[in-house]
Amino acid sequence: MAEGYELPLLLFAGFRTLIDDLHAELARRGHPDVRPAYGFAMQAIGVRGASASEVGRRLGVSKQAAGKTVDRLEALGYVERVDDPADARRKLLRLTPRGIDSLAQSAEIFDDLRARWVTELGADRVELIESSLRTVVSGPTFPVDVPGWFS
Amino acid sequence: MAEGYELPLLLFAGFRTLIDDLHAELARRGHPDVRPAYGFAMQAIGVRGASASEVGRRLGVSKQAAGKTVDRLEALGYVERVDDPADARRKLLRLTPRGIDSLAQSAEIFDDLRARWVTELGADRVELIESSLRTVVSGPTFPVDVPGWFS
DNA sequence: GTAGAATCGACAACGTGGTTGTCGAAACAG
DNA sequence: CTGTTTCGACAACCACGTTGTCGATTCTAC
Repeated sequence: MAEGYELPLLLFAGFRTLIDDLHAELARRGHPDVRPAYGFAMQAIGVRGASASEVGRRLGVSKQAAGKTVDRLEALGYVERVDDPADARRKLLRLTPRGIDSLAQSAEIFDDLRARWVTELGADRVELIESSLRTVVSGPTFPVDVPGWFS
Repeated sequence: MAEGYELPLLLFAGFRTLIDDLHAELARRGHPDVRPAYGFAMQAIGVRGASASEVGRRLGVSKQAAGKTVDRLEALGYVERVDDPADARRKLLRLTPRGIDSLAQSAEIFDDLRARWVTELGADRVELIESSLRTVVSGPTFPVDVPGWFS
């Protein structure tokens, strides 16, 4: 009988291994200063762009927190703010080519990392982990709101 | 072919579900103000006690950060500081009965949560997840240093 | 035994990632 | 046209981490 406390630790260790490996590889490919939180924020902006308030809603944080993260993203050259012609209150956030590239690289690296797990564990096991977790996590709730979770 | 980016999200969702459920149940059992980080810190102190510097080392954070967390734990009545008779520089950290209770409750709840997964997925699937993750996470590195990871 | 090095905990300053509250400007709804 | 909502900016604050410094104590080596 396994100890119950191991399960969350193993899940976290798996998550963390993937994220750490992602950022190590991302750094190697020219994106050394992308932090985990930035990836989620850029994902929330998306290739079509969004406003800071929208980003906050998608990430499950306040618009102020989203704005601060966007400040850093902007300073790093991953995101640019442009005036929204249709609404003078809004600033439209758009990914720069560099931002789009980091997202594309991330997707590629995640595929590679999953392939590595398939090599180590077998495709059936990896698929079984995925389907099991899909079953057990409550509904269609995807953790887009990863940042800010440790309250 | 599954998308690679889903795997970390699913692992995190599983981890988060367990931790959220733990704290909801912990709150119901008289520990409403235990935060995820506190559980790790109390685990690092252990029933035998430790110094702040030791806690920092075990958690992979600076002694200053450990000291701050201990301040909050002390204010909440989970930990007490006593002078170490053998070393006048040190303050020995010891779990109060309340602290020990929260740890015992946590272990119990984690067992219950794992049992729930066994009901939903079957014992073989849960064990397969555990053994697979043990294989794929690098070596015996257990994520004791969960807090402070999002740098 | 005593001089020098290492360690302990406290304190201060700072960075990052959150929060709430307020505010003026712009948009929307009646 | 007026009131309400929304947008983004700003300020103050909290949680949790970081370095650096410092006095006090202990350990080590001569």
